[in-house]
Amino acid sequence: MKTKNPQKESRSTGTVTMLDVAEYAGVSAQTVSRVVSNSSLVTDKTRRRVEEAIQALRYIPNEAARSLASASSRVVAVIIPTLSSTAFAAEVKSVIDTLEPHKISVIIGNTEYSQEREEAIVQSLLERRPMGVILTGLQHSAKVRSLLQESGVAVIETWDTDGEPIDMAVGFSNFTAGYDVGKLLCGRGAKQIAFVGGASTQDSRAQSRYLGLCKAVKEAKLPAVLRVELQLPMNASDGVRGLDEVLRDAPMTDAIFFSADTMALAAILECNRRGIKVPEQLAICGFGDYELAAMITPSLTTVRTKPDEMGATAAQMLLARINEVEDAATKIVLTHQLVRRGSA
Amino acid sequence: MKTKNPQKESRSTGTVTMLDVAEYAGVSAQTVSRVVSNSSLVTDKTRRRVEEAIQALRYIPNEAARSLASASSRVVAVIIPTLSSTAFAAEVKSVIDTLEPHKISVIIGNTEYSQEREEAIVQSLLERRPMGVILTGLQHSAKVRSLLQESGVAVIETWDTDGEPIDMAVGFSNFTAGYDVGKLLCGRGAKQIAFVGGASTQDSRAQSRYLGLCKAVKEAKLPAVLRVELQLPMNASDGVRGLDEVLRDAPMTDAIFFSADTMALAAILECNRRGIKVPEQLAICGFGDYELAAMITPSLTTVRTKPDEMGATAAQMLLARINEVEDAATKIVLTHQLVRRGSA
DNA sequence: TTGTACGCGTTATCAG
DNA sequence: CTGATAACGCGTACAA
Repeated sequence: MKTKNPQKESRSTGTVTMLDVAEYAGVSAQTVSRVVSNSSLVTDKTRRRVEEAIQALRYIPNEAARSLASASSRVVAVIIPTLSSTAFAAEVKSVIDTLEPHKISVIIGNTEYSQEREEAIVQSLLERRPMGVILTGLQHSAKVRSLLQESGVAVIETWDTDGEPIDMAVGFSNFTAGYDVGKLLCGRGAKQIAFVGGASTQDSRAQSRYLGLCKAVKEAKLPAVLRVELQLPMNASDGVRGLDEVLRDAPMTDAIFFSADTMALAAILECNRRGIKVPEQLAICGFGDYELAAMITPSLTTVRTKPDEMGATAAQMLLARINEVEDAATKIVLTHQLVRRGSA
Repeated sequence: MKTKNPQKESRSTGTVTMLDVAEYAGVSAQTVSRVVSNSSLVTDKTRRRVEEAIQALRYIPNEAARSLASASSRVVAVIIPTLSSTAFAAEVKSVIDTLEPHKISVIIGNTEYSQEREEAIVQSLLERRPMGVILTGLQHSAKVRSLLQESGVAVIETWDTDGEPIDMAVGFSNFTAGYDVGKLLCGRGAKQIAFVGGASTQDSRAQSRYLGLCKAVKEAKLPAVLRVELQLPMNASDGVRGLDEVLRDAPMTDAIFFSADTMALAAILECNRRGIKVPEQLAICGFGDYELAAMITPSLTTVRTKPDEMGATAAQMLLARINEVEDAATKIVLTHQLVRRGSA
C-alpha cells in the first residue's frame, strides 16, 4: 500500500512544493505546473488563483526536479582559458546577458590554458547535462572531442575559424589577422620583425597569428620573424619582459607584434621611459584594441576583434539550435579590423 | 502492478543510467552509487568491476537526479555588478578556482548596478537551490534580503564591511580607504579636492569612499569636495570626461580621487597630452591598483585591494558553512593598502 | 559489504 | 481546460 501521508514518514525537505501550492489553490499539481511554465491552456481565473497561492506560500520552483523530469537543464557551460583576460570576460558577459532572459544560467570553466584541465572540466560539467558548451579555439584533446560528441550536446567553438569545428563555430581568422599586421609592418619599412606571445602549443590562436605574420614577412622577403615565447597566462609586465628578450636576442629588431594589447601597452610605456622612439626606432602593434590603446601616447596600432559580439553570437547560435531553427548557421566568421594608430 | 519493463512504456531518455552500469557489472545500483560517490564501504574488487562498467558504458552521472535525491546542488551563485570590471572578474575567477576541486559550479549574475536586475537574478537563481550566494556590497533591496533569508541559503557579501551583513561578509572598509586617500592628498598640500565616481545610489561602495574622503578633508579644514557623478558602468574614457567636468566646474582643483584606476590612468594620459603636470598642478589618485598603474608615467598612486583573496576567502567561508565548521568566521575584514607612487 | 524499497519535486502522457 | 498516474535517475534508510 502506498504512503498517502504527506508529512509523516516522508523524507520531506520542508520546502514548499507544487503540491502545497496546488492544495492551497484547490487545483491539481499539474495545473500549477502549467501556470509556472506559462502554458496557455489555463483559464485566467485559475491562473490568478494559482498565482496568489504561489505568492502566499512563497513557492520557488525546484530546478533540479524540473531538469530531471523534463530532461533539459537550462544551463550552458562556457570554457575559457582564463577570466583574467578582459577579452574572455567580455565574451562571457555577453553570453550571460544574452541567455539571461531565457532563464538559462551560465557556468564557467577556467582551463588556465591547460588541456588536462579542459578535460577534467568538460567531464565534470557534462554531469549537469548542459544545453550547450562554448569552447575557446578549435584545438582540443581527442578525449574532449569524443566526450562532447558522444554526449550529443551542442558545441560552439569561439575565437577561431581557421579549421574544422566539432559542431558549430563563431570567430575570426587569426591567421588573416596576423597576415594583416605583417603586411602593415612590412609596408611601413620594417626590416626585422619579432613576435611575442604564449607557447605555441598552448595558445593555438596566437600561433595562427604568428604564422600569418610569417607569411607576410616571407612575401616581403625579409629575414625570419623572431618568436619570443612567454609563459601563459601573460600580463602587462610580460610586455616589458618580451621587449627585453627581443632587444637582447635581436637588437636590430624594428617592429614587434605582441599577441595582446596589455603587453603592447606596457612595452610602449617602457619604451617611453627608456627613450626608445616609437614607432621611429621600434614599431609596436598589439592585439585586442583595449580601451587604453587609443589613449596612450603614441596611440597603439592594434587589431580590433569583437569579444562581445562573439559571445552574443555564440549564445544565439545555441538558442537557434535549441529551438531547432532550420536554416541556422553553423559557422560564422566575424570581421576583425586592423586599427592603425601611432605606434606602427 | 508496477511496470517492470525497463524499455517499453517508459519515457526513457536513452542515456546510460546507474542501473545500466549495475546490470553490466552484476551489482546493484546502490553499489554503483557508492563507487561514484567514493564511499569507502566497497571492496576494491567490486569497485574495479564497477569502474570498468562505467568506462565501458561511458556512464556520466546525472547531477539533476543527484541534486533532487540528496537535496543539495553543488552550485554557488555569484552576483556582481558587471563582469567588465577586472576587479570583479578577478574575484569571480578566484571563487571558481577555489570551488572547482569540490566539484561545485559557479553561476554568475550581472546586475549592471541595478537593484531590479539583482532582484530578478536572485529570484531566478534560487530555483537552482544554490549552496550559497555571493553578493557584491552590503546594500540590497528589502525583497532581495527577505528572499535570501527565507530561502535559508548561505549568503556572503563582498567588497564592503561598513555595515551589517545579511549573513556573512568579507571585504574591506571603503570608508577607511577613502579617508586614507583624503589624508594623503591633504597631507601633500592639496587645497581643492574632487571625487569622480558613479551615482551614489548605485555604487554604495564608491559612496563610502567619497564619505571617507570628505571626512579627511573636513578635518583638514579644506573646502568641500567636488563630487562628479558619472553613469555606471564607467570606462577609461569616463576618466577624461570626469577630468573635464572637474576642471570646468572647479578650475582650481589640485587633486582628484577617481573611484577606479581605469579612469585615473586615462586621466593621467590626458593630462600628459594637455601638458597638465601631474602631480605638481594636479594630483591624481586611483582605486584598485590595476596592472598598468605602476608602469605609467607618472606612476599612479592608488589603493590596492585584493579581489582574488576576497573571492577565495568568500569561497572558503562558504565551504566552512557547508561543512558545518564550528568556529567559522562570519565577517572577515581584509586589509587594503594605500600605494603611494608618483601621481599623488 | 551489499541489496531492497521508496521518495526527492517536477513534467509527460493520456483520459475526461 | 483540468486531473490522475507514472516516470525522470539518484540517494537515504534500513535490512540482510
